[in-house]
Amino acid sequence: MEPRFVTAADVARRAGVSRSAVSRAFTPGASVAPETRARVLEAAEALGYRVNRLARTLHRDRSDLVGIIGANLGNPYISAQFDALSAALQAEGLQTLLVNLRPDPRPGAEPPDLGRAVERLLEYRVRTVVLLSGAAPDELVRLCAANGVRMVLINRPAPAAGALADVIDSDAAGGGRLAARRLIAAGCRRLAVVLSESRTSAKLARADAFCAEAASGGLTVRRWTQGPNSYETGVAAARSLLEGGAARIDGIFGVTDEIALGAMNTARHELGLAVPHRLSVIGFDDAPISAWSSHRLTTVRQSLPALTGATLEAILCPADAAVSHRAVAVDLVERGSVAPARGSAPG
Amino acid sequence: MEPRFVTAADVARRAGVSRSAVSRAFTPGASVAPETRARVLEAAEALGYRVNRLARTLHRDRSDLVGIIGANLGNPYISAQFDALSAALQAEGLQTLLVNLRPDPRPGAEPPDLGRAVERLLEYRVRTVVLLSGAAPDELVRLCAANGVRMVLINRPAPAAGALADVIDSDAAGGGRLAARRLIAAGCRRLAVVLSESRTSAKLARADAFCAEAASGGLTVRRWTQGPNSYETGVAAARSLLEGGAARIDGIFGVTDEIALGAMNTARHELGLAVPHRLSVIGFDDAPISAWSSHRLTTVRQSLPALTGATLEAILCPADAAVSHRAVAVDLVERGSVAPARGSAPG
DNA sequence: CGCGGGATTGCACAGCATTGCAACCACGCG
DNA sequence: CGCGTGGTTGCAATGCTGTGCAATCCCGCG
Repeated sequence: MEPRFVTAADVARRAGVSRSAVSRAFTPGASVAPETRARVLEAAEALGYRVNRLARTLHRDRSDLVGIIGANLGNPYISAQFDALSAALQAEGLQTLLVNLRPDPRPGAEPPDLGRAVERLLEYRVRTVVLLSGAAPDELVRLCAANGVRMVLINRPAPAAGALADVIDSDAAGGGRLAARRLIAAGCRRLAVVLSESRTSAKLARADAFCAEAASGGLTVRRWTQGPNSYETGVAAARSLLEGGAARIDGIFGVTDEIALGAMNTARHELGLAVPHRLSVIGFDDAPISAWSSHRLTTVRQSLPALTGATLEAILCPADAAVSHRAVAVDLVERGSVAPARGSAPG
Repeated sequence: MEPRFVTAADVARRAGVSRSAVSRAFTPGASVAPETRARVLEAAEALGYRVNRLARTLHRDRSDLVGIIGANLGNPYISAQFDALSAALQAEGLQTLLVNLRPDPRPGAEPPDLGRAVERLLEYRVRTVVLLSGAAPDELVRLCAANGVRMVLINRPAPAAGALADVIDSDAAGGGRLAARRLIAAGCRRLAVVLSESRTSAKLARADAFCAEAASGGLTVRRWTQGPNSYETGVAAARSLLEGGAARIDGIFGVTDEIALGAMNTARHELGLAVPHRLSVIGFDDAPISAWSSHRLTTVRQSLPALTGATLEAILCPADAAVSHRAVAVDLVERGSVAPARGSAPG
């Protein structure tokens, strides 16, 4: 009546062998007579048996599960990153267990709790925790380490307990500098940087480096910090920075393509400012949609294949290997949202 | 030396009770003295114990795992849908196990195999399989049913073994008709519909209904079918349909916002055609980016909350409940990519 | 024909938690 | 004071698979 999963014992009974034989038939390299294995596989096929990975994990010291903690899965870059990463994991025979840290939009709802998310993943005995969003407090890093679970931080600030987590970073400071230099070369004199209130991430470093580089060029930067990490933040920033035109901002750096696109679109379509002639905009990420002909956003690229490759390396390395810090280079991809450089070519 | 997960036995030893007591302390409603429970919880806290869900699942007839099979996770609508769904599952105490069916871009790589994906999820004893991409062949539906796993099909054609899977459908035919009527009302006479080669999905139904409605209005539709389900397909379609202008196509229906955006952007920015004056474009989905001021795409909306809600209902319903077919209504959201309706208001 | 050795196989236990059952405790009532 | 009762708790079995160890089988060689 009620269908149940077929177990190894069922197969053993049907094939007329012991349960161990069934187990061995499914374990590559185990000692089984070819004829026995064939009989077992045939019985398994007939019954529709497949190994219960959950039970198997009880034995092995590491599971096949990789926990990924993310928010902003709708963000165009993050979703591409998540897509690439989960596909790569799968090709390696690992499985993606997702924890979504997306805030509950209902009023009065509790904010998502990273600690609980990690706990949850530990309950499933994941072999690795990958953090795509949020900052990793020391205690959580330690918690994972204490359970023998590697933690991989992507574009997250390295925790004080640094020796306990793998870190993968694209060059935030370099990217911020690249953006500043490019805007200055375009002749922009009144710069602004737009970021969200999430104070915990690499995005701060991007903004800081941008400001520092501008300062070394004799310019001060208007810093606009507000709201969540989203398109709407860029929209709001553009309205507030550009409306009325009093400040005459002529160059904006969005610490994320999504933010930069919000700002650029609002300037262009809502406020009627010509981009790049009146206003130059530059982003960070190089999300797929930034290349669309509706945007043509000049941006600092973090190469997705490079980022994914580095992440995969960190995940696959043996459990006892020392943690590592992998840096991913960034470069500027020129499209149409920044005015042409004047005068001498940048060094 | 090597950190291991703490087990219930460790906690029992420390708290001076039996392993059963530990288990009961973590089971709501079990019979334990408050004082014993407190002692157990304290020991667990000190040791960093947490229940091993994998082992727990051996007992229960259903696990907490929901398998989601998807491709195109970079698609702006799918990613939003996946984001919403995984967040909703989590709020219900369920966990998302992802299988990514994204095709391996390397030449000579095997195409992703849905059958293997389902097998994989069964190995993890998921309680439900949700299909966001691909079509469900009868045998797979039957396979899941035989293992007592519910299958939920989202915008997938109902399999012949229909009584064995939950189906959630937004009204593809209605949406296709809406699109056709709107373009006709705008005065478009030379219509085209753009879709990908994936022949298996609700997208065919959208296109078919569009063509049928146009035919009943006395118009024939140029049908452009090629490539995968992506932005680039829309780009290629626009080039091929519009370049030279011989065909003078003046209305395009993209079966997906992503496709419609590719077509619209290419027409507007690459071919220099005014949208909506020279060409009207209409999409299907209402992805978040379609509302951006850089696009303002008129589109057939499948309400994401409605779709997510229906999916969640299907997933949460008791295991022995009959399968159901849930329809999600669609409506037209007017933005700026279709010329104003002429003459009489549509009935 | 007897024996050594390699290949195969089954037994039993490990791994982790849940749960039916029975033993146990204390307490209250007759 | 004895017994019934309700609440606790431990034992042992269950759920499913992996694996060390020993038993077994068969073959070949002396």
